[in-house]
Amino acid sequence: MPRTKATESPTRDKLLEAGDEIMRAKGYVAATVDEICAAAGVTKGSFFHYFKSKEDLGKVLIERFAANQAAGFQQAQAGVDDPLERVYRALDFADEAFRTGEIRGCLVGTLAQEIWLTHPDLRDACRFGFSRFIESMKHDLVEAKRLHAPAADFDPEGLSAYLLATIQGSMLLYKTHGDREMMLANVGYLKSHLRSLYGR
Amino acid sequence: MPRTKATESPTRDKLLEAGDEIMRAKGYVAATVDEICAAAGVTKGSFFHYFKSKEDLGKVLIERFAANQAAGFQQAQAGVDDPLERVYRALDFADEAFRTGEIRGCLVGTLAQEIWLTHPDLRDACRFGFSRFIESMKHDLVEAKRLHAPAADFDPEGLSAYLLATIQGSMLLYKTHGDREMMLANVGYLKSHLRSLYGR
DNA sequence: ATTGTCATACCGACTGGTATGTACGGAAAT
DNA sequence: ATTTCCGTACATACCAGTCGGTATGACAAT
Repeated sequence: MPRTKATESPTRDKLLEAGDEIMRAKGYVAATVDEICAAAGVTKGSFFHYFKSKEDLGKVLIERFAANQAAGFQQAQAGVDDPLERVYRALDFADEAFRTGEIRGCLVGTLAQEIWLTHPDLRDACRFGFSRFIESMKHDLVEAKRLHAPAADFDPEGLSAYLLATIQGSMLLYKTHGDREMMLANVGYLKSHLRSLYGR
Repeated sequence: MPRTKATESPTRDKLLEAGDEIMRAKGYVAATVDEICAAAGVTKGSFFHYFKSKEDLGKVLIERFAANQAAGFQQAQAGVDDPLERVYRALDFADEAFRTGEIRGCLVGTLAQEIWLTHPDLRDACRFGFSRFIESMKHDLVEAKRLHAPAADFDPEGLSAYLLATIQGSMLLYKTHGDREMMLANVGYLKSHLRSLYGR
C-alpha cells in the first residue's frame, strides 16, 4: 500500500466517519482525538499520520459534509429543468432526510456555532459550505421569479439564505425538543411561503 | 456582609456577565472557568463559592438569558392588545436588536447546539428557554388567526416554532458570513410571510 | 466598648485527570 | 531498501474542581 499519496485509505475513511459522527453529536471542542480513534478502531499514530492536527480533520470533515450534501441535492434535482421545480425538489429532499433515517444534524451548522471566533480556518470552511448551498439555490430562485412571477413584489436574491436559515434553525430546535414533526412542519411552511410568492 | 444567602452580589454578577460573554462567543466547552474568572477579575475561589460547578453556571446563564429575552419581548409588546400586532412588535424587537449594538448571538441556541447530547440538564434549560418564546408567541398567533383570518388555510400552532427557527438560523448564518443585512432581510421575509397568511 | 464566635466572602496554590501532539519503532508493501 | 502505515509511550499543557487559609462584618455576651 505504500507509494500512494496518503489520501483515500480505509483507515482514513474510518477516521473520517468516526470524526463526522462524534463531532456532529458533541461539537468540535468536546470531540477528542482519542475518542475518534477509539470509534474508528485505530490508534493515534494513524490519526496523525493522515491528519496533521485535529483542526485539519475538522476542515476536511466540513468540506466532505458540504460536498456530500451538495451531491444529494444535485441528485434530487437531476433532470429537472424548471428552476422553481428544482427548488421544490431540494425542499423535498430535506423533508425526506428529516423523515427517514437518523437526523444527526448538520455538521457545518454545528461546528460553525462554536468555532466561528476561535478557528478562522474552520469558519471559512463552514462559510464556503453554506455559500455552496446558497448560491446554487439563489440561481434557481432568481430564474424562477423571471419565469413565473416577474411582476411579484419580492426580492429573490436573499430567499436562499432565508431557506437555509430556517432549515438550520429547525435542526437546532430539534436538538432541544426532539420533535421531528416540528421540523417537517417548518419545511411545509417554507413551501407554502414559496407557493404564495411564486403563485404556485 | 455575612448572614445573607449568597445570591445577588457584585462578584457573582461579574462572573455571570463574563460567563455570558465568553460562552456566547466560544460555546460551553471552550469557555474555561479560569478565563471567566480572569474576565470577571476574580479568582477560582470566588467562582466555586457562588457556583458549585461550571455546569451550574451554564444553567444559571441559560435561565438568565431566557428571562432577559422574555422581558425584552414583553416590553416591546407592552400595552398592545391585538395579537397580530403583538407578533409584529416581537419581530420589530428582533429586527431592532439585530440592527443596533453588538450581536453576539443567542446563548441558548449557541449552547444547545453542542451540549444537547452530553449535558441533559443544560439541554432541558435550553428547551425551557425556547419553549418560553414559542408558547407565548403561539398564543398570539392562534388568537390572531381567529380574529383576522379565521377562514385561511394554515395551521397557526406551529408558526411560532417556525419563526424561532428562522431567527436562530439567521444568527447562525451571521456567524459565518458576518452579513447583518442578511439577518434583517430574513426578518423581512418572515414579516411578509405573516402578512400573506393573515391578510395584512 | 470590648471581646469572642461564626458565617459569608474571597484568595491562590495544588491535585488528578485528560487534552493534543511528538518520538520512535516495527510491520508491510513495493 | 525505502517509503507508507500504524502502534505505544511519552511530553507538555491545561482543565475542573479542592482545600486550607485570611478577611470581614453581624451578633451576642460580657
